Amino acid sequence: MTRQNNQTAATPQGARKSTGLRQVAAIAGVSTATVSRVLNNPHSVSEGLRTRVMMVIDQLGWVPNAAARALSSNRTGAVGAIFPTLGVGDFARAIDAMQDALSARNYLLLLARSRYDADLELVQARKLVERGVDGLILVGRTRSAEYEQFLDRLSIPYLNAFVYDEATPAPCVGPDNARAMAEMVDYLVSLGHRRFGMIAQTTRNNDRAAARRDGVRDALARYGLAIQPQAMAEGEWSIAEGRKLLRLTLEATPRPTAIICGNALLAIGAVLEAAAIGVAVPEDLSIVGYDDTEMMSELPTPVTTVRVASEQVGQCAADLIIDMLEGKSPVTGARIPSEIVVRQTTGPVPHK
Amino acid sequence: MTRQNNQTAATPQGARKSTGLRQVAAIAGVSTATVSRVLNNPHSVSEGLRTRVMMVIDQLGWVPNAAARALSSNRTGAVGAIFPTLGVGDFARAIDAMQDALSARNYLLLLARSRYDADLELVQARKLVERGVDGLILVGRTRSAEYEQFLDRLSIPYLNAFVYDEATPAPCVGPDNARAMAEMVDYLVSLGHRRFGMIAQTTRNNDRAAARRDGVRDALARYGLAIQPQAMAEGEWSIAEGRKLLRLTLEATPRPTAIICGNALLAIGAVLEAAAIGVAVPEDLSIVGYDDTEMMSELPTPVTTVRVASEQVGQCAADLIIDMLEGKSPVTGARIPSEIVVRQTTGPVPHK
DNA sequence: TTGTACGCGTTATCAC
DNA sequence: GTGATAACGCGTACAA
Repeated sequence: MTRQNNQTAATPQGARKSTGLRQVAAIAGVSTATVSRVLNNPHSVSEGLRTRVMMVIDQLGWVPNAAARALSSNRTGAVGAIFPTLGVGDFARAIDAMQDALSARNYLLLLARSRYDADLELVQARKLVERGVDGLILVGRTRSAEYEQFLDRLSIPYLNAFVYDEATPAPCVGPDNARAMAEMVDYLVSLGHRRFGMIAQTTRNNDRAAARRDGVRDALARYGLAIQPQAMAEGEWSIAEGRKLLRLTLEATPRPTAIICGNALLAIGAVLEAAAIGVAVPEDLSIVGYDDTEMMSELPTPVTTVRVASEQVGQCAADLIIDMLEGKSPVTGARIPSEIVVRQTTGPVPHK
Repeated sequence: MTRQNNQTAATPQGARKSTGLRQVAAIAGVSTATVSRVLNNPHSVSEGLRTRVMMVIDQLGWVPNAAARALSSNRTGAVGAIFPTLGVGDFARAIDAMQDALSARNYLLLLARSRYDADLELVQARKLVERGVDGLILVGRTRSAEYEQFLDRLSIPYLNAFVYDEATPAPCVGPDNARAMAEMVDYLVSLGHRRFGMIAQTTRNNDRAAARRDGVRDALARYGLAIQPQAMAEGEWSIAEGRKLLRLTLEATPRPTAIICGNALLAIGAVLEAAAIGVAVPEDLSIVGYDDTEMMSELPTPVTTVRVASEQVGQCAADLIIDMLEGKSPVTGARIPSEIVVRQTTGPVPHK
């Protein structure tokens, strides 16, 4: 950058330089310390000076320099978050809520995306830390040893969102994925279903998906039931995938009478495909999803699904991380409630 | 923060402090300047020193402090972007692409959201600038005088995404919304349609929506056609809204034979509602949308729509802003192509 | 090619 | 309550 080596160089105005708190102080006739206090701890400054300084500040349109502030205070006022993907229903809603909550408490959100790739996630975490985020919001709770170690050595707090478990080193904020699915199983069993199929989201690098799958398995086991291998499919999150996997699971013999889907897009695909191939829902087949996006209630046959208050996940995560940052009382995680929304894709098991 | 006023204080190791480039330099037996150069301009350092320094760096696991770097170099390596909303199809895809492109060139994306609120957008812009972003990616090109003035005084570059116009102060990267809609009108007219309805996205604080609406109007005018007031509806971006507004436009007499929707969700709602109320598509009514999300092709009746390469918008915007930052050749905007994807919601005008 | 030394714009400590 | 002033950790003219 351009340097100003001659301190006594005569600037047109005779003054010294343009930018900064220093100039505000000069014009207001106070010290730089006072200007700083007016911004960061207004009550420690007498009202007279405070208003005087404030006037100069917005007369000059001065904006404090975040980098200098960060360097000096060793805090950036930024929180990092790493999501597998940004554009998917529940995450998108959570991100919105997170941003609002952070913004309300004067923090900035730095958003990164891992694409469900464990290595990339570590890279992103490093980048965020390098940028000086004060805290980190992560999704899920299982990670590689290297990643775990990185987090351990970190001097900043972090939390796990979208999962809930009390026994993790860092607090969790999210629904109990397994329990939500177990409740869904209870409901379906109460309708008389005994033969189940599942279209799960790929469980690789995704402990929420794994928890949902295991939740289904364990709940079924409690009834002495199990999903036969051919009726168990895994796929990505797309409608097309849901269609394909529905056909697959329906090939199992005997055919399942209920299909449980691991996310909204898979469920939408399954429901659309059932209609397309002439399988009557819910008369011949019940289908349920996970996550309640607008589409779930607007499809020709509205879909029974698990509703998680994602906005609440986002907001709680934001508030919690700030509490940790600001050293609030013993911070503990939060289990975000989920509920089953019964619509028209579920019904009693077919007779024959 | 904790200060270290006694420079000669004997640390256990006899050395001075923990953090930093300084320590790397000491251990590697070089000057701080050399360490800095190894990072920022490797070729100006002899290979021997370079490797030696590199070894020390990753042996210590040292990570340069972004704030200090920013303060000293007056650049942060961060680009800000303000989107109306993050979770909607085309924006979500563009954001993903933007992040990848920026990341590839070692920049970070700071994302903000304006909720289609002009005041909030200015607030967010200020925040981003305060954070020291090197450049700004904005959506659309029309803004308040105050906002305009703010941008003028800014010493960092910015661009307008998702619109295209050659005559703006800052470059544009996006589709020609009006032209895309005009092409759609041409297509529908060629099918024989003469009575049109439109379900537009609210045009308040949204010049893309306005351009699409005007594009339709102007194109129709060239055929001597116009949309009657009762067949012209405006709404938010939701499926429910699309359903409601379809019913509204169909009440116009004589009833339109083709409905043009301003975005994907509105189109999905319109198509679903038509099916729900027993209006045959495309036999009795043609419906088209804008933006090609997965749902558009997966609905029971796949929807004819305008496809814009949003990923390309994101990527070009990212590359362009970096070019501006790094002072590349006379930077100019880019018109991103759009195309009409004909599916099954459009057909010849009904006879009667 | 390499080293020295200063300054980037704040915050925070200390004395008043 | 207010003012001096020393860091914060790095980049970079300039000298060597």
